[in-house]
Amino acid sequence: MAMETKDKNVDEKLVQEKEASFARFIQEQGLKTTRQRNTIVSVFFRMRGHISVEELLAEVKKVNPRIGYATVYRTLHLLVESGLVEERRFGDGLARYEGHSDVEHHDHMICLECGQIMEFFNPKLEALQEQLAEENNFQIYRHRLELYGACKDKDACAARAKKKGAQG
Amino acid sequence: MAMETKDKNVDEKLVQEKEASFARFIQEQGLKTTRQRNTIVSVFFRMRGHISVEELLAEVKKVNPRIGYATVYRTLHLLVESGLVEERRFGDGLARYEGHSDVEHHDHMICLECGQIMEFFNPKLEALQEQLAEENNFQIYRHRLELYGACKDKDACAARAKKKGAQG
DNA sequence: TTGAATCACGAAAACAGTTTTCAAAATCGA
DNA sequence: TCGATTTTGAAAACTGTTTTCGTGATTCAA
Repeated sequence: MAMETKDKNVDEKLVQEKEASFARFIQEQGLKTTRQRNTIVSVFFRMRGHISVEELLAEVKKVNPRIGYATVYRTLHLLVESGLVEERRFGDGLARYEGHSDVEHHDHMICLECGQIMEFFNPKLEALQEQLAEENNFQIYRHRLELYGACKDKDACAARAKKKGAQG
Repeated sequence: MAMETKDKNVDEKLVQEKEASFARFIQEQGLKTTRQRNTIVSVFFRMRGHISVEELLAEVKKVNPRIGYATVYRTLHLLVESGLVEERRFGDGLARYEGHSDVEHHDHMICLECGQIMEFFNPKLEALQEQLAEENNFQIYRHRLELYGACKDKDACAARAKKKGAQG
């Protein structure tokens, strides 16, 4: 069970590995290394959580204000193709991107009050899904499970909601 | 486990109950009964499966060609508000609408080859989710589980894929 | 290094799905 | 039936994303 914690810093060594891995991907594909791609990738991997294009662009612009939407979108697609990043959609109309966590696969609980997204993983759940697929003569490539609801810790939740409202 | 079967006819009695239920909803909300809404709702409840706006509009136009997108969208929102219909998104960018099945809640298996959508429900799965939420101090309002993969019956799957391709 | 071929960039336009606008038409209670 | 209010349909607007196109960067062979 991997919870997102706001005070956890990114693992610098891991980030650098990912950057190297992406650089390798770019080479393998016969694409070119550019300052913009490096900036975007570097910024992305140092952010935590489930990042929208707008959030990423805002951070990227702090480093290089001339980088625009198009390049961010294009680079995110490359990141997804490289397998280092996954695209998710939680039904609010925007794509969110997530660098692979330490955990290979995980599901999500989304609080509708404060917007917090918690990650979780449970082997029993996975096994049960496999079993159900089997019964239906179906082979699972991937799945997604999202629990929408609310934090039971109302104080912490309200505080997050307030903070979020103030920012955005 | 409720499989969608293409030859199953809609239950006329059930459809009429739903139409009546929607009419009641419209009244309660102080809205007006219109020919267009009746047409759209009537057509919708007589279709099966997971219906896109475009599919619905095409059917609606056979009855009344003057009805346009806007009214279909608006009526679908009303149907969702009334609780008679659920909106779903499977990640291909379009909303799909589903009249409540006999089963209160169900999950989906989506074949990426032929596009078939199978519905399923499993109480153990539901219970396990509740348990995990509990452990995380989280209260579930609703959830969604989608298994993406492929039919193991390759012949039937290929036939469906071909048919789908031919239609457009 | 230099040059040529290729690729990537950024701004803006295009695009797809959905929502809103607005003037005309329909509904419904008095 | 009248009149206030809602709904309609066509078109415009909107949102998130993708593509276009002219310019600029990167790569690699010479």
